[in-house]
Amino acid sequence: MKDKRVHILDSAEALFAEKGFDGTSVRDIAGHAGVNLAMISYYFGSKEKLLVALIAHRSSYTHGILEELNKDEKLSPWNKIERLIDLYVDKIVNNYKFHCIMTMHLPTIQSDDIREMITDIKIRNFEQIKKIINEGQKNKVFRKVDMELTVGCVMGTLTQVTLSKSLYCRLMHIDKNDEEGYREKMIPKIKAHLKELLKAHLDIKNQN
Amino acid sequence: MKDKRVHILDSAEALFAEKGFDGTSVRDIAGHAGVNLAMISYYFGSKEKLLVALIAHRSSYTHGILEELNKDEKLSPWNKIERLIDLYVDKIVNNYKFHCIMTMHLPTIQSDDIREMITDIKIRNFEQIKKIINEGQKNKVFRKVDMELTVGCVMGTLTQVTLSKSLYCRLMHIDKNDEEGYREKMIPKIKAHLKELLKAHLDIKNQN
DNA sequence: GTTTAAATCAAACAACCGTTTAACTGCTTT
DNA sequence: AAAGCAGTTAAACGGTTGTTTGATTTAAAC
Repeated sequence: MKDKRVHILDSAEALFAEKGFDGTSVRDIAGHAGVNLAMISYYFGSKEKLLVALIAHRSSYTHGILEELNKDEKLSPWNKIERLIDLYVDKIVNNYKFHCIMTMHLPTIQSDDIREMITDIKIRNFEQIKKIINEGQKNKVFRKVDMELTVGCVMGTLTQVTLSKSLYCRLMHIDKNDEEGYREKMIPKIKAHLKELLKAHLDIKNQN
Repeated sequence: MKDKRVHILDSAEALFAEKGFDGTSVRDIAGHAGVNLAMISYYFGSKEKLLVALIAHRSSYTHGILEELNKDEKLSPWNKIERLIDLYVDKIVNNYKFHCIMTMHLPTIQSDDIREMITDIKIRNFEQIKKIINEGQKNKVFRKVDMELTVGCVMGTLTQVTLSKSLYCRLMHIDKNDEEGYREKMIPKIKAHLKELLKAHLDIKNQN
């Protein structure tokens, strides 16, 4: 069975997101995935390499989406911002467990390799968004803003909702255990909010 | 010596922020604080109770600041927003290690007591900010916005910068090991950005 | 100077950690 | 039928974990 690897990765993702990397034992993962303890070393080599495999596995999905968006010459900067938010919110809310791991572990993780890997992924995404805003500024439709913090604000809002899922479910009266309902209600809310926010923030007409 | 307790708390804070709760051993903390291993159990009872003591210790500082701000009747909603951002950014950037622990551990921590404690603190802060925005809306100077996500955006931006300190230092060309320089450059940047952002986002004249 | 209690310490505790071992399965290839 | 091999297993490995013990020091109270 080839999908036993995937099964282990899914279990690891759920447990890392819930209890953290150090808070999750290999025995936890094996038990959750219903495989023998030794299989994890057998398939992945070590717990740390399992995390690397998980990051590679999940990152490969979205790789290239942003690049495509940026190459589309027909879209105006405003359209690109809208598309960008749609893509990003979908991606992160649908994979919030993975996003949780990624943001929790950049400061925590000891391995230089993994930290660099995560940083590289974040910077790559960052550069793509920067391009869109730069284009809008060149076309005189976006005003001058603090680039790093504008991106940080979008990312941060998503991270905030993701990392404190149960808190935001409580605040917004969503059942946190109803995955389907969470996505249905949360995704359009966040999309609408971020679009409004950036529309007001970036519009050259709102120059202070 | 009474301040040996404080010394342990400081060491625990630094190590928890850097390596996470589960990634830090009691021996690490004892070594860093220069005290005997057994002193931690002696003073705090257990590692988990040490974390609770740390949260209580640091939370007591800022408790009440928001309440005072809200009671000040002379300030307009816009002034309150500005004051709020000043207070918040100072508080969080100056205590970024603690903020790091607080955000990292809400999803991770297993103990129901601690999770409830953190959630309560967050919700209390949340309610205070909500009050300010509500007042501005009643006075017809703020437009209607998604309350939860507007607050989440402010918190999230700060969390983003805090949790990915080294990434944002790299992006903004700040030496991440120079604490003084980090604060001097980062604090005004974040304050200015958040004020601009909220000004555009909340202003009733920018109704879409 | 004796008493009493708090503070400190090295050592030991059992439990758990990530990883490895070596035996054993089922299945394909010769 | 024998050989080979990936998949699977229970058991064991050495090391680390959080916590406790019991002896020893310190310092204040009488």
